Amino acid sequence: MNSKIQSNQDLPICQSEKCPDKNCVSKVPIFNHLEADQMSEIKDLTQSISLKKRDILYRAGDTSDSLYIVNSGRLRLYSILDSGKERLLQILHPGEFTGELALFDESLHEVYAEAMEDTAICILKQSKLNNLMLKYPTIAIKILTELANRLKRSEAQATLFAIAKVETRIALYLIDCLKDVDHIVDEVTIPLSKKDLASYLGTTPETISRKLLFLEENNYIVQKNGRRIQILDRDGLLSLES
Amino acid sequence: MNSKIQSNQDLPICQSEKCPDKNCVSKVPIFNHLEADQMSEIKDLTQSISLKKRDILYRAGDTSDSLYIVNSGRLRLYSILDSGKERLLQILHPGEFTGELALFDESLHEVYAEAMEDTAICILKQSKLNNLMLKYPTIAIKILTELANRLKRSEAQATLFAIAKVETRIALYLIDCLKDVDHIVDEVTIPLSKKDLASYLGTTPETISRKLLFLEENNYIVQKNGRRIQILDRDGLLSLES
DNA sequence: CGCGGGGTTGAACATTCTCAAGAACTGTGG
DNA sequence: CCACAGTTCTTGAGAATGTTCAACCCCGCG
Repeated sequence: MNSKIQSNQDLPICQSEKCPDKNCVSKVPIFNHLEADQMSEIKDLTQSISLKKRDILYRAGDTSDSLYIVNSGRLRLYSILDSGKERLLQILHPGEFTGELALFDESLHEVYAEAMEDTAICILKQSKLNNLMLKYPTIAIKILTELANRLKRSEAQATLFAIAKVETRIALYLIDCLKDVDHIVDEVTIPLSKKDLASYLGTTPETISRKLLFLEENNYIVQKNGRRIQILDRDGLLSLES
Repeated sequence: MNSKIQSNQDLPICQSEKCPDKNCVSKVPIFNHLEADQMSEIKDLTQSISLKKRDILYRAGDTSDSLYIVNSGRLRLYSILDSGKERLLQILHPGEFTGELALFDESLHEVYAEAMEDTAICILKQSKLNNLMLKYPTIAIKILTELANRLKRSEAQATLFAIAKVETRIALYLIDCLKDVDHIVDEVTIPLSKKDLASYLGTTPETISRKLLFLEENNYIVQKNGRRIQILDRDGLLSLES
């Protein structure tokens, strides 16, 4: 289960002076409001790393001095408790970033970041980012916005875990997935394995199975093959008691 | 229980043009690195509000355009689920601030802020803060640091709720309290009622009682009167299974 | 003195986890 | 294209954990 902790080889770094994909930076919401010349200034500050599937970008306890931007592929963020239990925190897609915590805080990662597939990462060193923020304060404000969003999500999630039962967590998760999709569509495709979903929602795969069955039997949803789920009664899902 | 939702009177605002306590702003970590003249510039931008015990500063769903800094008193932040269950998120003490989420995000509060006793608040309008951050980017970076810290805490807490049992949550909470105190001391005073503590830890007062008893019977702690708890076996608490 | 809130304790109940077994699926190499 | 190995997923049954509700205690306060 926690074989990931064991693997202890150093980062398989494949570093070049500049980010090979010149468009990487411009895809990132933090920067995409900038002028073209500012953008290319930033591009010149980035480096890159290539990760193979299962490679670990950083571990809890690692020191950090960089912001990591996903260029292509997917990055899985998770934490591990002393007990050995693991919890999935987030999956980063192209354009999303991580490392912000260690950047502004005590420079120690508290989570693990692992490539789910072959993944390209753009790196921006803390010192360079700091200079950027001092020079272009709008960047800092953009990052603030993003952090504020994540904080909101995280607090809502903590509250959900603290109070709501698994049924409700799943229901709200499904509705959250719906939001991403077009509002007219009533079908979502869960982007995670049940195992990962369980880890994300703080429960077990067995319980996920059972609760989805429960939701189906009560005509809230229909399970289709390929992780697709049709939402029959959105309002019903929202108002599950407790 | 949720009488707070019912009370619907408007904010009992007692507003003056400037913050009456000139030292209010300087106590806040976000600003305390600034020069004296910058500080007084900020002081001139703030307004103030006085809250009586049980007054509500803002509710979930309220629009927001201000940063609120606690000057004196205590402010209780909590959220309420559709089911009516309430969860204590944080208690703000003098010098701490809230409103940052609504500031940078979609300007809608998602939590409730209620005065636990007579409380004085300094207010900084979003537009003014924005100008400040553009003028003095270090302020934005300070706020970033603070948000990054809160995000870390929140994620750790969400993980705890997702995976750990109540025993463990209480144990870690106690140890967290210890950190605030001098390291040589082994006694903490819980700053919350058991009811609030239960709400904070996502459980019930009954369970808190029972678990504290369990911890005492197993010689991890000793309960004294007045919410004081002596920690006998810090390492033991840290390594409670599951 | 009586009232009310917080805190404790007990017992029944609900929810979820664990463990185990089997089914369904995936990818790999022949 | 098939067989096999390794997963993931489902289902069942028992056990663990925590909640609920009700009774009671204690204490401060009008």
